[in-house]
Amino acid sequence: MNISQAAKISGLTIKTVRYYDNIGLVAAYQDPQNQYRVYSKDDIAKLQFIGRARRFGFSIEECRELLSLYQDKNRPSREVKELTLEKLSKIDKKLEELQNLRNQLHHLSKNCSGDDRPECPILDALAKENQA
Amino acid sequence: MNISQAAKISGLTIKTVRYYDNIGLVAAYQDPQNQYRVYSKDDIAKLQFIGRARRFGFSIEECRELLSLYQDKNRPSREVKELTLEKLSKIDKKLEELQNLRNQLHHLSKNCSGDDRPECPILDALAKENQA
DNA sequence: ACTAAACCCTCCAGCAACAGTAAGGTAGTG
DNA sequence: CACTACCTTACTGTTGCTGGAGGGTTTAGT
Repeated sequence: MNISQAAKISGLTIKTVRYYDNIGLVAAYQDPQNQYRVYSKDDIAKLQFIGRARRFGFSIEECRELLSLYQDKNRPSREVKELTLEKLSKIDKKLEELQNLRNQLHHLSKNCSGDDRPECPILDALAKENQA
Repeated sequence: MNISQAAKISGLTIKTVRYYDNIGLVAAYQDPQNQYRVYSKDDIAKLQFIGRARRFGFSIEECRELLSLYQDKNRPSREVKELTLEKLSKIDKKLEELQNLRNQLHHLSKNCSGDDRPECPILDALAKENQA
């Protein structure tokens, strides 16, 4: 299978697939005739796997780790769960931050008239401390 | 005031302050004697302003815009509010995404025994479609 | 057989927003 | 005069790609 089909099926872009080959995440076979990348069904499965993991917020290096666990049929599920829980706690932290941010910005925008007048509590808050 | 004091007061790192100078966000005066950057009180205020705006999730370019509005005493508050609302909706979108992600990952991790056995619903979900 | 479109390839540059490091100049103190 | 603690520029690295230039290959159509 050539790269465009591999990309289409896996839901990634050609650039991304090529990139994954370059960094050794999913190494493609090279046709010695024309240097074209050739992808097997197994490769496609890996690409799809990575696509999903990326959508779950795993980094490339985490994907590499997950992939090796995925391919090791005797791995303990503990390792995968640990990685997932770690990721989960990071997401929770990010969620909290964003929620705070949202509330503050929301509060500011509510108090801003948003008309032609120059008075603006948003800028005032940015200009002075302890006023968000 | 030299750069280390400016950094300390504004709560930024020296590197960051120097970077803001380089990209013309907060241009420092250069002492012709020794090429050291010199910061005025006004510059410090700008740095603090930017620090807060960054913490609110505004990008550098948005900060540049906010800064120019901040310095224009006749600007209409409408522009600032628009920028803020735009940022707010982006945050909301990000929040929703993250929330979904969190729920799915949480669900997966709950169903994973996390012990020495190789069975792992997390990897299974990554391996197959429509199973998150 | 020829041509044009539609593939494929390898570099190289660039995005955000800095952090790290090297190699060096400068200021103040003992 | 040495030592420390500053400061400088300049280059590289980070993350995960994306875009483009410049070129080879394959395929479809005439």
